[in-house]
Amino acid sequence: MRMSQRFGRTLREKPAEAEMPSHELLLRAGMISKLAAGIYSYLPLAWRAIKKIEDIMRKEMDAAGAQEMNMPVVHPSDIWEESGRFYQVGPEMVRFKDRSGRDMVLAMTHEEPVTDLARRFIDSHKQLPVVVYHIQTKFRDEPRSRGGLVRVREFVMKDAYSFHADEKSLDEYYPVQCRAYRRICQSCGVPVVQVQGDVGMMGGTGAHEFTYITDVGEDTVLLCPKCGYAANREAACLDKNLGVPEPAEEEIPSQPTKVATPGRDTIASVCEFLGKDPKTSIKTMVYFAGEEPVMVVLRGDLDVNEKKLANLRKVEKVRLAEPEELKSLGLEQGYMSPVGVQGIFVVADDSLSTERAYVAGANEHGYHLVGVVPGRDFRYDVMADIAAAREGDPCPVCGDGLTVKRGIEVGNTFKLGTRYSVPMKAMYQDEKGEMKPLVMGCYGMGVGRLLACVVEANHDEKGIIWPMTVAPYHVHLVALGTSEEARNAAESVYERLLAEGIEVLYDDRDESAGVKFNDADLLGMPIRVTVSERSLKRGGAEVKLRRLPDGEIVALDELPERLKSIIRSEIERILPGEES
RNA sequence: CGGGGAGUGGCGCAGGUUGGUAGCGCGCAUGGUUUGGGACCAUGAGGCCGCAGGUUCAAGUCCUGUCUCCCCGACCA
Repeated sequence: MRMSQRFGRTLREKPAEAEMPSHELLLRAGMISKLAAGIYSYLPLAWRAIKKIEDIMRKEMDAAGAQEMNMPVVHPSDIWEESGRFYQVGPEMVRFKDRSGRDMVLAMTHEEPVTDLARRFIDSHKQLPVVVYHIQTKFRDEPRSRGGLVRVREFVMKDAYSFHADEKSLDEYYPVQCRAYRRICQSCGVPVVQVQGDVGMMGGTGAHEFTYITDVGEDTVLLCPKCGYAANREAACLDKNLGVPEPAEEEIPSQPTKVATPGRDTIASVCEFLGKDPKTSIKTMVYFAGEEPVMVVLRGDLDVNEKKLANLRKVEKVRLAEPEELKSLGLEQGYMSPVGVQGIFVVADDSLSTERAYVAGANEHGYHLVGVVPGRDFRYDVMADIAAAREGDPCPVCGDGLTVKRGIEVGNTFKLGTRYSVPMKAMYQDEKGEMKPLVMGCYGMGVGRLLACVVEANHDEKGIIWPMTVAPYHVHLVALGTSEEARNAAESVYERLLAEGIEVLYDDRDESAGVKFNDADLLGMPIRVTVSERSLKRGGAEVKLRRLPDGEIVALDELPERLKSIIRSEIERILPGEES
C-alpha cells in the first residue's frame, strides 16, 4: 500500500475529544472516525488490524470446536418477548416497527436468535454438545459511551454459544472456551487476567471476565498478588474469619442489656464508646428490593455488596431506604437493629456467628444493646454472603491483602444454563426419550474493544507499537531523499517485498524525513525499513523494529529473507504455545 | 437521568464582558527552493460562527428555546 494513496490522514495535534491513549492515537493515526456518540467508522489501516484480530478469534474458536455462522442484526420482537427480555431490558435496546407495523429490535446480543436456531435444529442428545459462534454487529443504546472504542453503542462482537445435554457437559466444555479466551488476548499482545464475574440473578456456577488491567479502565477488580485470586468487585469475596477476636465464654450473657449510647450513631463511635472491636458489632441497613424492604445485618467492620444482595433477592438492583422510609418502618437511623423487628425480610451476612454476642442497635434513639446473639435474640430469614470486598481485605483463598485495580473487560464467559432454553422451549430428547431443555453457555468478546486494548497495551509517547500478529502491515517502508537512485531503490524494494508476500506500507510521499519518521512512529508498524542515499551508502536499507531503539543496515539482496525471519520471530514471540 | 464543560474552515484554537467587513497555527492546492526526525518562500482555496426564534439600523458577540459532543457519576447481557 502506498501512503500517497492511503485513505485517511494523520493528525499532529491531539483531538479535543480524546482522553485515553488508544482513543487519541487511533484518531491521530487516522484509523477511526466518529460518526456519532459511540458510533465509529474504521478506516483501512484499523480495519486490517480488526480483520487480523477476528482471524485470531476464528482460529481459537475453531480449535475450541466451534462452528462459525452468522445471525441477523435485526430481530422480530417475538423472540425477545418469549425470553422475557423484551420487557426486562430498558431503553438500551433499540425498538422500531417495520413498514407493516411489526415490532422489531436491533440485536444487542444473540441469545434469542441462537436459541431459536437450537430449537429448530437440535432434536437429539446425539447432536450434543454443539458449539457455534459468529462475529456480528450489535447495538446497545448505552446511557453513556466513552473512551473512544472502549465503550461504544455500535460494536462488533465475537459471540460463541454452546449447547449441552446437561450441566456436567457444560462444566467440561467451559474451561475450553476460557483457555481460548486467554490465548486470543495473548495472541493480540493484550495481557489479561481471568477474573470471577458476577453470575447475575439467575445464579449459576460460572461467569468469568477477561480483563486488561489499566488505570483508564472502567471495571473494578480485586486481585490477590500472592495467590492470584481475581474477581470483579461485584463478585469478590473476602475471608471473614481472620482477625476476629476469640469469643471468651463469659462474654455471652443470657440476654442482651440495653445501654445508653447518646449521640453514638455510627459503628465507629459506638465501638469506641463501649470499648468494643467493630468486628464484635452488628451493622444494620435497610434496602428496597423493588417494593419490598429488606433488612441487612452484617458484622460492623464490613460493607454491603449491593449486587450480591440484589442477586439474593432476585432483582435487577437494590437501593438504600430513605430516612422517611426508615421512620415509617418504625426504625431509628443510627440505632437500628434486627432485634424485635417483625414483618420485614432479614438477610444476615455469614460473617455473623450464632455462637457469640455482639453490640447492636436498640431501635431506640440513644441506646444500643450489648450481648446480642444472632439467631437467639433476633431471627433472620436467610444467611448468605452479602459483604463487599475492599482494598486490603483478606483474600478468601490465602488470607493475604487484596488489591483493587481498574481494568477493561475485553471478554466474558458465562454458564447460562437453561435461562433461555426453558422459556423458549429449546428441548432435546435424551437417551430415554424424555424431553429436556438444552443447557447453554455463552462466550462474548468485543472486537473493537480488544483493538483499543491492543493500543492501550502497546504504545509509547510517539504512537502505536503494533504487535506483529495484528499489525495492519508488517513493514513500513520509508523512502527518503529525492535522488533518482534512492527513489528507484525504494521503488524496487517495495516491488520486491510485495512479490515476496510481505505486507508493506510504503511511504512514497514527497514529505520531509521528519514527517515520514513521525508518521511511521505514530502508525506503529512493527518493522520500519528506510531506503535513502545514506542507507545505500552504508550498504543497503536500515531495518528498525518499532519497539526497539536502534536499527541495523541490511543489504538489499538479503532484505526479504531478513524481514521474513524478523516477522516470524516477532510472531513467535507473542503467540502462545500449546500449553497455555 | 444528576453535576461540569464545549460547539467558529479538515484538526487545534482566538474573537464574545465593550454588537459594526471572521482571524491565527497546522493541514490542503499551485509554483519554486529543500530532504535522516514534524523545512522555507510566494500565491491561493476553504467557514450562512451547531440549529431555530427574538432584540437591534446592524448579532459569532445580547436574550430565549433546541440539538449535538466531551468529562465525572448513575447505568453497563
